[in-house]
Amino acid sequence: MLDPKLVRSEPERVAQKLAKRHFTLDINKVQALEEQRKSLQTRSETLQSEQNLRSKSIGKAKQAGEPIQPLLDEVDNLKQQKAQAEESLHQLQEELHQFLAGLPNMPDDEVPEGADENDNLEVACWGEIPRFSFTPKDHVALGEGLAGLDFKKAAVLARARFAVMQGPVARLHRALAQFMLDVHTNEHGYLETALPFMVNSDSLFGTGQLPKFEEDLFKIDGDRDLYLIPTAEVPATNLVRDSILKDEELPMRLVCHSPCFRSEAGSAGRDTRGMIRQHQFEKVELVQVVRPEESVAALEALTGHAESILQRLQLPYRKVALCGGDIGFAAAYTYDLEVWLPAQDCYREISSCSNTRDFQARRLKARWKNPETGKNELLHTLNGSGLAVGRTLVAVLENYQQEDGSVSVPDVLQPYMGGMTVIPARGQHD
RNA sequence: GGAGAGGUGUCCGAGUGGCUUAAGGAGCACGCCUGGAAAGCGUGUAUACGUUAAUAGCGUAUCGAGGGUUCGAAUCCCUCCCUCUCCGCCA
Repeated sequence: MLDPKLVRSEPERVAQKLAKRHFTLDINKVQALEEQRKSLQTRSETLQSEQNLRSKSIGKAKQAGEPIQPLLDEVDNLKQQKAQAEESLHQLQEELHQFLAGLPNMPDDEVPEGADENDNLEVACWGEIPRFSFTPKDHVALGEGLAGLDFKKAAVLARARFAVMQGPVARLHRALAQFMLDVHTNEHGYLETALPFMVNSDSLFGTGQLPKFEEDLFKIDGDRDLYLIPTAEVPATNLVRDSILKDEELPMRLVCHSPCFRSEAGSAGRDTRGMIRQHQFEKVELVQVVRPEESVAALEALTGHAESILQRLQLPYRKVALCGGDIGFAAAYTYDLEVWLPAQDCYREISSCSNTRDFQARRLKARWKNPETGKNELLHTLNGSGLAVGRTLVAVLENYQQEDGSVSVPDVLQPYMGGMTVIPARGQHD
């Protein structure tokens, strides 16, 4: 959420910032709502104050044995007026809250201008794009050849956009997650954290999925107010909801391996083949909670941590800064990491690393006691994939494939595969 | 799922309708005292919102959450959440 005071006092400036992401702030609406809010709030608080004074004098009059009926009549009159004012006020506050809750974060000044993903700015490129002496297969064909990926069975068990993994491919998938967790905990200073895979609507509001993006989520049936998590960012970031952290608890760095569930409501027809876009996938998520002045540097570090996984796996990738039109709802600045997929002959997103500044923290009421000011101040939160495990599996299969349909195991994963160096194709025997 | 006990400020803890403006204590901060410290004494010590030039005043709200009764609710009523104990079930 944006700072209501800023939206109120400098709507033009906010509108200008939001224009970068092609969001139009209705300035007239802001001002109209604010004007009404102010007068209704003042009126209703004044009436309340009057009533409180009367009620106190009733207590005193009673003890002094004086008549209280005149006071009772006055209060009765005040209460009626107050009830009206309060009802209008509550309605208006609700409207104002909905309006503010629907405003996206302001992009940083450094965010590139642009309308969509085509305008994203490439800031780095790493690794050699592999040249194959044969036509590379895609991961679906490879997975079938390895007897390790079955999308038809998954559709029978559930529906489209699910996968069944078996044998060495399933183990490779597990190895990837283990490897990522080990690197982030042992070398990058993250605390391994296991979290609920279902969360309530307060949590989803805190990170910004609600109220605007409910159709992207799987909701648990019944009146329990639970949703399957779309990313571990939600439970992880909500660990600091409604809390005031001590200076020495910062910065907080968490790494969380979890399944992620997305309804992909708006993506019918996109990436229907294979496991690029699934209803369920696993991800190793990095979350940082930091002092405000640290967040810009923290995003560079966090993105570097994600990049380090790609580098150790020797997977070619590029790093892009998302443009204003492509940046997510809660983000002030985002780097996407895109891995090279030979069969698609292009780079595909495998990680998205964002600094949300105080946007989530304000929704979460996540604060720290700033020792310099002695005040409770909003924190900054960041998150990034380190990495999406399913897509990393796809990238390994496609980039490490050999002409006979087997797939060699990246060096760093071999210890996690019991020393296996090659996953043989179906029917092959060493 | 059943029965019972609870949830008060940074912490402990009092408080069953109005001198509660949440007692008292601990902790913390500052001051006095001291050669220095401790003890002692004194003062202060929540958050959010509004108003405001203001981190000054003033107002409103907050005793797990939300409703209700009442002129007035930490206190009475209802619903829900959470914690603890016992029982049942289960991995």
